[in-house]
Amino acid sequence: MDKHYDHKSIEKKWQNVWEENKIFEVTEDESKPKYYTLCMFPYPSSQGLHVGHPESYTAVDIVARYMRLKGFNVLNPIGWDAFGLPAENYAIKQGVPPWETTQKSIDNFRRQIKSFGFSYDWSREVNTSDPSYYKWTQWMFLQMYKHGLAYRSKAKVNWCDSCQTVLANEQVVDGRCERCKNEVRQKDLEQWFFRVTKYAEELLQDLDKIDWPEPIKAAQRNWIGKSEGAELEFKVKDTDFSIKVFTTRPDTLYGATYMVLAPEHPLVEKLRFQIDNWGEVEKYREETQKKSELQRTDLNKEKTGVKLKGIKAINPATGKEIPVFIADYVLMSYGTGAIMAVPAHDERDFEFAQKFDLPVVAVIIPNEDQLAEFIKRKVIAEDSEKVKDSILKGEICYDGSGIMINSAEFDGLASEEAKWKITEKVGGQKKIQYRLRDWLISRQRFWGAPIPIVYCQHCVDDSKKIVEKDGKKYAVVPVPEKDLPVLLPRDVDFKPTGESPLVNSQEFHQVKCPRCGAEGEGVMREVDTMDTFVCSSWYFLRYTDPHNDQAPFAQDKVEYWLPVDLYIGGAEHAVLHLLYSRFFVKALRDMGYLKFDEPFLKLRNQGMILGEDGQKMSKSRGNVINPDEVVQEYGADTMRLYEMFMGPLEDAKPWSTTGIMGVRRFLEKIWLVVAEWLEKERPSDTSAELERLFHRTYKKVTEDIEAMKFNTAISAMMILVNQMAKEKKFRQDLLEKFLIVLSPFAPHLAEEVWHNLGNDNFIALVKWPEWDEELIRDEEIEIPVQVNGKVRAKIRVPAGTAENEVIKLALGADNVKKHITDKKIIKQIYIPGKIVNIVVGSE
RNA sequence: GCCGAAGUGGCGGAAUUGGUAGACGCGCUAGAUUCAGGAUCUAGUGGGCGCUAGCCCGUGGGAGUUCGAGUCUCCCCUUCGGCACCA
Repeated sequence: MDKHYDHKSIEKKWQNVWEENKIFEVTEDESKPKYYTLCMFPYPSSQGLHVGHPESYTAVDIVARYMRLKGFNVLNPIGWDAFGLPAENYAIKQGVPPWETTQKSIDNFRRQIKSFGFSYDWSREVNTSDPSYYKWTQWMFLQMYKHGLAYRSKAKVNWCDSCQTVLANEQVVDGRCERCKNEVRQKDLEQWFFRVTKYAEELLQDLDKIDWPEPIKAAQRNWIGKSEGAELEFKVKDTDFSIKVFTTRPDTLYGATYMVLAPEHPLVEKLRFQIDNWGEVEKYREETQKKSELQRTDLNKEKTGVKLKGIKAINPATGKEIPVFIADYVLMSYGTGAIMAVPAHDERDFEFAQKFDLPVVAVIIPNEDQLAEFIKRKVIAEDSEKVKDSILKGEICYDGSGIMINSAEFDGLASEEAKWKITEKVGGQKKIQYRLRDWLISRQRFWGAPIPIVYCQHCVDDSKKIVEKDGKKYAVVPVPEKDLPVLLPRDVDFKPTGESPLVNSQEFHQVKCPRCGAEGEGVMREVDTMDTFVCSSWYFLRYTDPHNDQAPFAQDKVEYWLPVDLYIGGAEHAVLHLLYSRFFVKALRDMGYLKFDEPFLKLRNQGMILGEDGQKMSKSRGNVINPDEVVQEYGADTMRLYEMFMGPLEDAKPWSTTGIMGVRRFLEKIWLVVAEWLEKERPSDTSAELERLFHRTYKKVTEDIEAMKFNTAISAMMILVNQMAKEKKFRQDLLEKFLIVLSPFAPHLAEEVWHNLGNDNFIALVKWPEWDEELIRDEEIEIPVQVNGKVRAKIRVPAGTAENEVIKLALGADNVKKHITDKKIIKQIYIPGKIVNIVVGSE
């Protein structure tokens, strides 16, 4: 064996051998336990792989290789999330169609990913932009449609002027487009939605069943936004109308001194002729319409609104007439689009009441503890009696719970208790409200899966689902499953115009109505494509049966492999892909296609790898590390090892070029130690100390892989190799077992050395080593001795020495004697094998 | 404002059923080797005082529980992430 570690020849060689021998290809095997490892499949961008990609892939690969060696039947697939805007925009810029640029990007990504030696089953590669895949994405849409989970509806939707398409709520961050950061406008459009809200409660509850990072679970809980309260009805005086409100504080009903409707509330229109100041009202509504969501929800903005003159509502508890306003701090999209305003106990209402000089009636007064907590929380300087007095007078707003006052028969009750009693009295309903909205899946863009729907004017009379387009009525006719896929046409100008580019395709519009057979005038296809998150919501199912052209997957295959046992990817998908996939699984389960509730049992996020300057890597900063260059210069094994050694998988951590050298040196050291070892006669013995270290390392690496603490596993191997380099004498069986535990981390080097030792099987397919607990135990242990909690000496004793003996030795240690002379020993503590502590007091 | 995560040497980070704080790696210092640079090897490396046995301080800050706290409890500060005029 050459003493020079030449990663280039070794890595290429084994990648080819593994591939030729198909050693990572798997089939369902009932005799073995299965394990499904998965990384979030990459979006093949024109920029090529980022160093963050191999971080999660390496972590997944280590676990996949480990589980395989442990005797599991491991499914470890890879594919391409290939539809979507970046590819389309890039294609437009280059003047080349997206199917060509995407293919190029995929080829480049595949080459790069293969250079790392991941143990993927490449025969299962999927590509979401391939008709053999999106045929089944369309099939998924049809099932959703059939089961009432896909529907078309006119709604206020998020529109991005720069991307020229609508966006899902999940793709709007702080009022801006998640992708291009452009401010999002609200537009009234008729669009396709998936009914995610049907699963709101289950999506929330089942978070308790899965092993996911707490921040992701918290983000999903926030996103679903459950709140419990009551729905109450207020009559509008002298009309047949009433105003429904949702409130979490029905206990404050007696303090509701006015009401507010969202400016776009439909009731405003209906009351038009009773409203005395219609002109003013209309003006305010128009102004609101013009505002963006961002402007409207600006918390620092002063409250505005207009009173509906001539309109009075009746507080159902007090029977009193109260005024009604419209104001843009009430949103049509949450609850009922109307609120009862309780200025004494709600900050927003209080602020509004101050401005419009409305009465503030306190109906809840805090007890002493609640008052103290309130003063602390709000950092009020006044003394508590004064604060209480101010609350009573309605001079300040108290938003906590307390004792009921000014509330007729409920006076004296705890407010928590009064909530439901008051609700009951006025005939209200307990109600649970979610913040989650349905998923808008239509996109006015080209590079996506066409929505398999045809609109037909001729079928209008006997169809229940009717839509209007340009003043004409059309029946909604789903494309029959046998006619899938609806192919993405190629005769298009794919530049975005605000309308789907598919509108202009001749080939796309040559369609017969699947229902009545009519064609030509009055029959047209849906021209929007689906959000790419639809494609990625079920790809983990397709991996189990990627070439099936009769179904998206065979049920027995999905039943064998699913759910995914370990899933690793970025945290940016907290409420996007990860929520949508959970919805898909639940929906498909209810349709009878799946028998499990959650797609991903265990999820881990990889932290971001930052540039050497500690900043996010970006071209403009010039701190981008190119994975190709790293693999070239240091090798795939070094890169894999380094990314795992940098720190905990989930932490953000900066790249370090000198840091990677340290890991490279470690691999060179292994190489050199073995090469020198091979030159001599193979030793038949090992020092007891070194043998113990070998076994300890097997154990430590095993436990650390199980806990996904790869950085400490590597550090344990470094300690062993340092000792091996020192002693140079060790038995072959110990060395071989070390190579096996190293192999998930540095598979090429391990495989090469394994063969150099004379083995002709694959180290990737052998058996994971056991360790000997007896051997691991120390014969002699070092015990620190503390005096009053400070370490003063260390003693060495044989393992298992009796307590009195240990204490005797401890008291006899020189430096201990110094600290206990002339002192009274109060207590002697011995934690077996750990520590001695002598507690002394002055005479 | 609500929810969540995290604060440890010059740097990345180890160590939590409470038990030697700083493993491993980087960097740095000194020495060896070398024409030189790089690479490699050996020793040292939390701060301070003696600089040799030893002592004091030290895990964001402050209290507390304990023989003993990075780890547990309470309060506060900072950073990052999610939600947010959500009724």
